[in-house]
Amino acid sequence: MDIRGYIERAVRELGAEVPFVELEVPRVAEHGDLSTPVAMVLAGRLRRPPREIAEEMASMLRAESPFERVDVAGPGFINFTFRRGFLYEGLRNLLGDPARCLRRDLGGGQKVQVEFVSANPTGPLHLGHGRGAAVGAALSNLLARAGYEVEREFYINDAGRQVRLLGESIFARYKELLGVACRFPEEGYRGGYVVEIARQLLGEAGDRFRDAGFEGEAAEYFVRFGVGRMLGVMKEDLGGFGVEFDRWQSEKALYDEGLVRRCLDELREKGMLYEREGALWFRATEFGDDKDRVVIKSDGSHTYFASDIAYHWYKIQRGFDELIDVWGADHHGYVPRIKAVIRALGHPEERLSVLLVQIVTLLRGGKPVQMSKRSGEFVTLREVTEEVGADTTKFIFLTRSHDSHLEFDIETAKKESSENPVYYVQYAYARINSIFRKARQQGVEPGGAVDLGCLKEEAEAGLIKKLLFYPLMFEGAVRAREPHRVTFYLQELAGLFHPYYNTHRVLGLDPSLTLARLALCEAVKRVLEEGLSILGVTLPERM
RNA sequence: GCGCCUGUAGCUCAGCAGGACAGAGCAACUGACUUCUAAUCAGUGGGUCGGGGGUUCGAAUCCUCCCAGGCGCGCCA
Repeated sequence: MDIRGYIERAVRELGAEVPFVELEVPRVAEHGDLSTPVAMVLAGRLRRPPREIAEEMASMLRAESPFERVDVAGPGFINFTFRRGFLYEGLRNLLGDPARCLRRDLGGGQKVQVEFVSANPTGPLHLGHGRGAAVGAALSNLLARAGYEVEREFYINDAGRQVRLLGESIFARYKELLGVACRFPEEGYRGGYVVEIARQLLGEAGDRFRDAGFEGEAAEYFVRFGVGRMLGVMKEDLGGFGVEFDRWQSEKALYDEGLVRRCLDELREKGMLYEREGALWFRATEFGDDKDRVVIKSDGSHTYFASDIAYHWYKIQRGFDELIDVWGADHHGYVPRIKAVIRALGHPEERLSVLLVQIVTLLRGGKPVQMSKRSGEFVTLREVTEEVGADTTKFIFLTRSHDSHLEFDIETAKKESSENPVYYVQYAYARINSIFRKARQQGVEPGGAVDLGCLKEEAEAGLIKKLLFYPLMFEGAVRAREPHRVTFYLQELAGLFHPYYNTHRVLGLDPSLTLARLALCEAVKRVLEEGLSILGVTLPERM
């Protein structure tokens, strides 16, 4: 359906132009199936009364085939009511080629990289990482269905102080296991997993580091071993959560392969670095940041920012048209400086967008769960996945806008499991499958020459319209980079299907009616599949 | 002190590029399982959209001030 096209044509015939024809599904049935306020937008531009414009457009649009009625109402809304035949045609198209009907090429093959999670490999993933994972993965899926070529990347902070501290913590535990006295590093990681890694290391390396200090080869070994293990754990946890990446970029590799050096050289040549007080600074203030930033400290070591500059430089070199960084909102202060980098490198800052995912407050039975990474007391993503389930957890994350603070109560998420929204949607899918199983048992073969005209019920028209409006939601979600809109749509669709299921039978009716209803069920199933797969939520054949 | 995010029903949250009478789920209360799965359905009640100004034909949405909560403001990562 291209209702928007008809309206745009009418706008052009008025000799006007509008950046975007807004379409909305009216809340009230009397306002038709679809509505546009475009005449009111045009009123200002054309200096004419909105209702007059609306009337003129309506009379043009009435000639178009999809519409049963085109009415002007209120201050200048144009309300459309579809012909049944238009709905049937749309349903038929949807069944004929679901992917073509449900996906839209909005990206035109542009290359987009979505970087998300990127947690320090110094401890297990916590629930906040899970939110980033759910959002990043869903956004990637969404864009991939919108004609973007998407790469999902995890950036590994395996250089610098934090991983060194991890190695040192493992080192201390290793010595303890060998019964050798060793001071535990002041800011070391005290979680039990560190002891576990030390035990594994002992199994592999034996006691050959018994008398070593934490330096040179020993330090390197402990760090590499620890990072390797932590990465393994994180990959496992993400796998258990149902999130996969296309690529893992090591920060250390950026140094080892000389990318940091080359990038800094380039900035230096452009005059964007300067020395002061023994350190090397980036002129961030010239690109909108409020302070200049150190890239090489006076002790000669690089800041985290140095490799981050190189990382983004490298991303752009790899040919991405757009970069999306999904960050925890606690890093928001970092946005201006990384945007400054993009501009300093000679690119429009829109090339990078940073999606800030707000903090998750973890509750158990209404009480906040204290978390501290240092002490090692925190609830991990793995624990929540096991206790609550990946589908429920993802669905909760994706039922909120990414920038809204989120309270996640483990008890509630579990307790409500039987009435959890995710099951509501999945159950609709399972019920449809059940119908098809039953149909096969009865020897009813779906498909073939179906007379969709048998679908005369209001509930059926409502369902078909909802299906045909999927692209409207989809385009909005892509444009706004908001996967949670998909979640809400799916709940609404399931909310139409369940009552329909309860009041209308599918099987055992007049054969042509049964076939038509099976076709409708098939279409609902396809859309549920499409939507849930964007969210990364599984599709149960039965429940 | 400065900056960013948030404030909508008892609770958790939507509200799509400013549009028509503000929505959903949960919780509460009434009802519906010999019929394709009751993880469902039908119904009832529930709101000064934090507050004040402003822009507009029209504001939960944009601007501004104030209040409340969260998060940031390192030669840490």
